[in-house]
Amino acid sequence: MNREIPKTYSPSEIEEKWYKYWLDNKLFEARPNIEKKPYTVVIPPPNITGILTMGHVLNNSIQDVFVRWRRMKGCEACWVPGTDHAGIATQNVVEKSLAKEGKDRHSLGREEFVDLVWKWREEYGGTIIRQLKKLGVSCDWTRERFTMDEGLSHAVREVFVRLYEKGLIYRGKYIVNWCPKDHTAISDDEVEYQEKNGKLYYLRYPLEDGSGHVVVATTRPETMLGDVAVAVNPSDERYKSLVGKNLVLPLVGRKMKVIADDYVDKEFGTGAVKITPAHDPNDFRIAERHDLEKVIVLDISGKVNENAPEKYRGLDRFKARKQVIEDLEALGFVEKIDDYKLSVGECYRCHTVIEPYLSDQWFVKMKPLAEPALQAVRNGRIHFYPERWVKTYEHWMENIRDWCISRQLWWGHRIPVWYCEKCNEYVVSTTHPGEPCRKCGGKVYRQDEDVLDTWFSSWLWPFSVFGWPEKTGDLKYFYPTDTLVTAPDIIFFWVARMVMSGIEFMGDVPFKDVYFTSVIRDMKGRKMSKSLGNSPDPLDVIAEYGADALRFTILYLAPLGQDVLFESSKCEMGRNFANKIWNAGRFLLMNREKQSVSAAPDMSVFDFADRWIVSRLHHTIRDLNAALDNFRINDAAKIIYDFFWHDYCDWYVEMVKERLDQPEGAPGKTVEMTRAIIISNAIATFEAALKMLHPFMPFITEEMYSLVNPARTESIAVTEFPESEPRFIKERIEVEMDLVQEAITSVRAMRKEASVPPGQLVDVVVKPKDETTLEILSTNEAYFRRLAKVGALSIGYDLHKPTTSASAVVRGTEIFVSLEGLINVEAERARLEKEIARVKGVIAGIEAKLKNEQFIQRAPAQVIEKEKTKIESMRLNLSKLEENYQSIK
RNA sequence: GGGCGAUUAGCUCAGUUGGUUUAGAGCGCUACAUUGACAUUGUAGAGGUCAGAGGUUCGAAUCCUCUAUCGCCCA
Repeated sequence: MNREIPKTYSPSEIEEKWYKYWLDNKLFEARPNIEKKPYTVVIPPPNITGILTMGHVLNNSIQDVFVRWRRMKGCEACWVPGTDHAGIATQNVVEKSLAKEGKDRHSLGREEFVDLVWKWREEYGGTIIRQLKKLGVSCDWTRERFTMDEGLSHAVREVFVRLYEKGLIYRGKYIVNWCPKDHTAISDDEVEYQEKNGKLYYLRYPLEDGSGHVVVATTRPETMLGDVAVAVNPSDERYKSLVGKNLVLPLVGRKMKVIADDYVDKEFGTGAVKITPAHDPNDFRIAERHDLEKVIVLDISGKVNENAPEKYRGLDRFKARKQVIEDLEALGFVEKIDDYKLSVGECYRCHTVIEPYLSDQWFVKMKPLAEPALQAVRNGRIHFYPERWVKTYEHWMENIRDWCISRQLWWGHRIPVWYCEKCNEYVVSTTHPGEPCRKCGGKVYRQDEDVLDTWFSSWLWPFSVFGWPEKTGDLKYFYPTDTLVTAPDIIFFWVARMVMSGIEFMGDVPFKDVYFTSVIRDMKGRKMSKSLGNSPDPLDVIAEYGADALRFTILYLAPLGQDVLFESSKCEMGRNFANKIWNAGRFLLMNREKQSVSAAPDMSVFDFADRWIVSRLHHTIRDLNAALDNFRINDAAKIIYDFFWHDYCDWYVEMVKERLDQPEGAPGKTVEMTRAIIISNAIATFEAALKMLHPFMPFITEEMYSLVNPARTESIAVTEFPESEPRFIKERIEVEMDLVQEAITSVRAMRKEASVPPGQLVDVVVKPKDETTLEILSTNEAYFRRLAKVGALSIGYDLHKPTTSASAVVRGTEIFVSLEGLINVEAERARLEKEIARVKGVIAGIEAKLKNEQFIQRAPAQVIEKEKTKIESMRLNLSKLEENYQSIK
């Protein structure tokens, strides 16, 4: 059967087969188990409207590495998946499809619309989850949650009520960031600022008494329709005499006062500021201080409303801007218009320009929640990787502003506040108030029309997924979670708020370590985005290269804290690696098949190569664990890649080939038995390497593991992760192997330099530096001959350089390649000259150091000793090189 | 305006606390090799004054300062 193993690895059927197997066998399901340590991860819930992006691929591959690694290390690993209801985004999607039928949500009514959204969610909301499974992630799908599930909704209501009762939630009329397209308020953090070229308009506001005018500067002249005052700085000499005087607002005719307020910047514009309290947050604050009227002149769509003169009503704010300027100019009220760079706030969802807008909203008082959350990171209960994000976190926490949590949407958690129809008194309660109004005894209530910010449910995710506010066993066992893996752009939206809610409601931090992922960009360094069309579809990439290849490549490319430039062709790296593993396995299986007997691994027939590869293996396990412990995922990927490809395939497998060709068995064993053991030993290391690699490339490792273990009873996913045993790590053997490898490489290089045909054997003479070298090279003679394609090999102190030969010095040992009839004298001379120059350079460098008295005095003795040893061996090399150079002629 | 990060081979990036011979990898490039795991391969090789300037140090890609370019966050 093994002969049927194809030469190239084809991932698609294999991936499907094993994912099904894992789920059927419930390998990823976690339940509280006091025998084991829990390891918990909650997925950053993707939006139900979303499709899988490269960002998700990176993020979830990283989580899967941690989760699979911990599972194999004996933890009860629990990875909770789920999705987020994404208020604005989802409502937008459904409204758009309604619009195609010529309908809108208002014609349907709230209840019907919300039903429709639920239906939409049933049908399309699981897309990203299905896509995620293609990646091979080991989530416990029985625990899949949705932020609008009944349980999670209950948590949301509970939190609202608790915060309200604690005085941390309040309602009020404030300026919020209003999106005229989505018809909702959004939080400060949801506004994105863009630098834009705009204009600064200087407008003349005449004094009522006809004695002149005041010039104000503004970037949004249409808001003048809602002006109620002009403010100047009280210390501004230019305007002192005007304070208290009346102005007449052009176009509108409203009389308004010149007021004095410290907020006004004397340097900006003319030093006089028009005040529009209903449409600017700073003006609002000034209006509060001076008890000014607040005139709202725009409607929820950003069109001028009935509070403005008739002429402008119904005009969109930007059309109104044009019209207002045109009219003011005609009347001579425009002093000048300058070009001006300004930063414009846009809605992070739809990129509509945000309108500061006065409206009734609910807010969370953040300061009291921020304090302990700040401490948790400062005192190390939570670690950030990379650590520098701590600064960003601190800055935000220290300057925290209250959180506007109400949204004028229909899709979301309805605010748990009930108003008495009769007297408008309100009750905050998780359920409909059963009792009559405490103020008027009225019995009819209506619930607040608004819903809560989506993040108001996401911030509870680490405990709401485990059943909070119920005191469940899951919650007790799995909370706090261990590692959060997320993109840095939601550090405020999500990470910071989870820390606050965790401490507030659970009395403990929600996670211990936060891994901030890289940002995936295209090869030009641009962020991947739908509109640029520069984001490869991960499903296409998986179809072309395989999920393992994609996972491995992205993990290999994404260093902690650095952006990653990606294009799908980079996945060739991962694909080639998968193919390499496939073929290494293929080699082992084919050779096992060839043997007439079977045998278990047996250390008694270990030779130098076995001891070396086992040492390298345990070395690698140690390094890999250390890298993962330190959240250095791409280091970990490199470590396993180098071991597998270079140590195992390039050297060890080649040595195994030589041993399988040996005509004699080990002492007391038949040749057949010896060969079977050699293969078994090679397979044992291969298996350990597969286990190490499994968290990165789950599919191919499972497949290979099953092929080398036909009688297997368990998945590699639940085998024990290899332990690094110090007794197997032998530095001495590794150094000795380095010498063998260098000797082989030097012969290969000399052959190449002399253009010896690859298949032709050459005779080699070795003059070892010392007894150890002699022994090492003798022990490994067979390997040396095979891997360097050597015919006659002589090793000894008293040997002479063959008359026509190339030479090299490896750590003081001279190696001569006999090139009778082959040598290119000029090439050999040039090669040696180059090497001599290099070694001379090194010697000169060290000499300079050793001559430097400061160095001798101040450098540690160790370092000096090292340099002395180094120069000694370099001088030895040099003398031999020169001698050989002289003898070329 | 404030903060953070980046700048190392043609390209994309490693380089942990300053001292493994004169800086590594992948891709690309050059040459050679296809009956025995693998051309999604092997072997060998070319290629870098570590953005620039100054400083600290016996010693700097690594620490400090400034400059330049690019990116991100906040105001």
